[in-house]
Amino acid sequence: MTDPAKPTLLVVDGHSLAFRAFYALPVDSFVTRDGQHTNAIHGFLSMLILLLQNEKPTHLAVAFDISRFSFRTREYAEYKGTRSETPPEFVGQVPLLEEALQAMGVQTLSKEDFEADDILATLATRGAEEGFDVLVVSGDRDAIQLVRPGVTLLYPNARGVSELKRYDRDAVVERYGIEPEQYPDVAALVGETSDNLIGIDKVGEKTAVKWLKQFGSLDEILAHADEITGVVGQNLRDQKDRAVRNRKLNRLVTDVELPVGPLDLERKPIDEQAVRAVFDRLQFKTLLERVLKIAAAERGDSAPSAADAPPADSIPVIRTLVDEELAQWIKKQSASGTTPLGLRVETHGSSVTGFGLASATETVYVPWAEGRMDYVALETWLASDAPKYLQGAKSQYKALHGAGLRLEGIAFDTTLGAWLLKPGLKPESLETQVYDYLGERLAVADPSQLVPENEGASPATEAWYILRIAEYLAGRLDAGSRGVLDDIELPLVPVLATMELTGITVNHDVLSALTAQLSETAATVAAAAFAEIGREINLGSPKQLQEVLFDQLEMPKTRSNKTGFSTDAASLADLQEQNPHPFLDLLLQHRDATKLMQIIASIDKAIDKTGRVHTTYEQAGSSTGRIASNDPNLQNVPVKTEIGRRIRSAFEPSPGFETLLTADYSQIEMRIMAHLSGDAGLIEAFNSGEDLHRFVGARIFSVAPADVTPTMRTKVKAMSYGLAYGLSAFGLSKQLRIETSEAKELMTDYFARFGAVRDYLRNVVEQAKVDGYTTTIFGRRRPFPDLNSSNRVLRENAQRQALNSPIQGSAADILKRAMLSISADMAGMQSRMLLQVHDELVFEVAPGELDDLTSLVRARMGGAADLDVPLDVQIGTGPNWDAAAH
DNA sequence: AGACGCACGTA
DNA sequence: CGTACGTGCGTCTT
Repeated sequence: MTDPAKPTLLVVDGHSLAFRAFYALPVDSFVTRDGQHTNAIHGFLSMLILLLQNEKPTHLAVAFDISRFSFRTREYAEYKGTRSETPPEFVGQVPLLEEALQAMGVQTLSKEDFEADDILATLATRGAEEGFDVLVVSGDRDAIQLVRPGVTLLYPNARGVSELKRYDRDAVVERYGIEPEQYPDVAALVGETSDNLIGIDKVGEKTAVKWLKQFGSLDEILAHADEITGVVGQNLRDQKDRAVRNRKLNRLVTDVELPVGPLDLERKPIDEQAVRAVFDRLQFKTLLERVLKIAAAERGDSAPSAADAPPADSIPVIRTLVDEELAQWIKKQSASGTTPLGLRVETHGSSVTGFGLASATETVYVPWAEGRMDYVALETWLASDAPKYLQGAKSQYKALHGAGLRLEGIAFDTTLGAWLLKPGLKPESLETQVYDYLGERLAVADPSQLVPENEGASPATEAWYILRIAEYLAGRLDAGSRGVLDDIELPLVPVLATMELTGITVNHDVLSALTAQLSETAATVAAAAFAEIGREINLGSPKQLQEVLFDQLEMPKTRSNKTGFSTDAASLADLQEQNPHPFLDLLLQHRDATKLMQIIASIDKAIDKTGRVHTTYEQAGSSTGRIASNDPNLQNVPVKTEIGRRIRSAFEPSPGFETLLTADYSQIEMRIMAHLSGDAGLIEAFNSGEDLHRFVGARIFSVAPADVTPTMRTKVKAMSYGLAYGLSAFGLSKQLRIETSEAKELMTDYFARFGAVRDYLRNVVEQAKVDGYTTTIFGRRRPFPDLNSSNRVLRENAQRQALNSPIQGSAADILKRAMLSISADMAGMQSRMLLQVHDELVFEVAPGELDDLTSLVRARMGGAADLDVPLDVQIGTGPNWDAAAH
């Protein structure tokens, strides 16, 4: 660390760090209500605040580039020429960032014709001369050359700006094997893609370092170029101009004329008024708190305001409790009423080794060993309704289950809470949540080390943080989202956990037989395909397929994608029409067979010793509220083709169970659309008992329901389903392979009869534009920052997502509600709920329970929502999943 | 090894 | 130029 006796000068490359932050943080998640992107500002400030806290610089400056042009581009026009246009979402953030820095009392610097790194180089050099401990923060590798006694480089790692690696001289030597001042020589030889500086061909870091060690410097290497043998030696001699040019360009200027020197950069006090104003405009709540905390500390008034949570350094001292002491502690907590405790289960492998418990003021660690029975108090508390706050409650529930412990009283889950606040984010680790929501660091053990040199945080500390994150999140959830959390998501945790633990029986022999048959088909078809084109290629390689189709067979070009032209099934079907060739059909057959084999393999390898497959449900994985399934994904088991359905026939009731039962909602999304739009025609369609598409078709084509032809029905069906996805006339015409004009006409006719549907869909988007989010029937929100984007693609994507979200999300809510009431009703039964597939549930039925289960499932699914149209539930039973379909 | 794009399975 | 997912492969890049 830095010498406390010396002043510390911190100089930061504003542009490169802000740019890194821009790409490290999701651009969609940081947008103000009026559409201003703030992710780069947020990431940069967050990093800077950490630096202020950790490094306590006495002097500070942030340097910016004025433009992408400098003396270097004048010397070499292609310098940084490979850089693509700066994204517009980034450009607007820089002035705001400078404003925020100003409010924080941070000096910003820039200089015409020079890059920010040159300013850094100048200040670092002078600072070191004047007796400062200098810290240089830059995302540009060229800054390595600045490292020397008194100058340390902080360089962001690949993960963005959240972690800075410290390079002093020893660290540079360790990482690169050379002295810091030799680094530019290495870079000159190797080249720097990001600056569009091409190096010597075939010379990488290894070779460059080897030469430098041998000859000492680039000049000496070039002087002795004749002594270097082989292709690289020749390349060096041929291309030495490149190295010379690169070296000239990557030398940082250390004597830029600046209006200030290091001594002028003394930290100024934070202007709290101004900081509040700027951060308010940027809608940075957490960052504001963190800055104000620093401001308070620097003023020397350490008393936290009453509303503040305890600061990071006041994590209560961890006590390890067992036996009587533990029982007393739990008793004391329970006596204080319904105050929730943070809970963290510690596991090693699959076994439970301890517990962390925390209240706002106390942290407790409880060691646990398998089979110990002296923890009655803890066991009782876990299984009681006493409120517990967890992170990732489902996996904790399962871990406890494995140790023979029951968990009840899940009153908050920070994973679910964070997801309901921002459903677009993937679940975060606890460490990330601590950092993102509290701005603090949680120690994490290095998983790559068998004996970690840095210890992870204690489960007790983790439990305390969980409590604080939960409070943070709870304070930000609106009433609707809180209702979804309390009434749907939290109660669903044990239901899903139990389904995962139960698993579904899969018949390995059925799968093996299928694989054998498919692999034979694949081989035969491949051989025939090779015969057609006169050579053997990898049929799974889109690249090789493109060569065959468009070069060798000279077929017309299909729609293009990033790697050339598409070879997907739709494109191949088009080709078959325009340019029939036996190869095309054989290729499709091969794709079919191999795809099915893959799916079978993923299921088969997941079968456990008891013959069951246990998927894992991702409860916080989708933006709309749906549940996802993985490892293996049991929500995409084939059903549409005959051979695909044979995979479903491998899913059977477990021994001791009578049959499988499937129950699904028919046309639930259309029904929700009818309800939400209040369209009289559509509501009548569902109440009439007539086939939906026939009813709608009759209205649109002005014929009797009996006279709706299959073609008409197909068109109407595609139109109806497309509605909820924001389908365009163009898309509809492509799907139905009809003229755009006909598709347009179909849409016009449709809306002439069902106008309220169109009005509703329009209104959803309009309202979302105003509110910034959409809401499901039950109050689940999804934010849409891009609805007002100036980027058309972004905006139109957001519009379609916005009109779909209440529909898909409400359907998800309804099935989840049904699962909860079904699960509650099944408490006394032996039958088990096994799978959820978005609008379908699969059960295995214990002997004698079929009638009861059927009627209860029908009643609970049918009654899961009170809509203006009935919820139709289809139920089927059979000896396997395929046979149980209807 | 890890990231990315393509292609394709489901609702 | 149709929403929401997960997986496996090929390919290019650490």
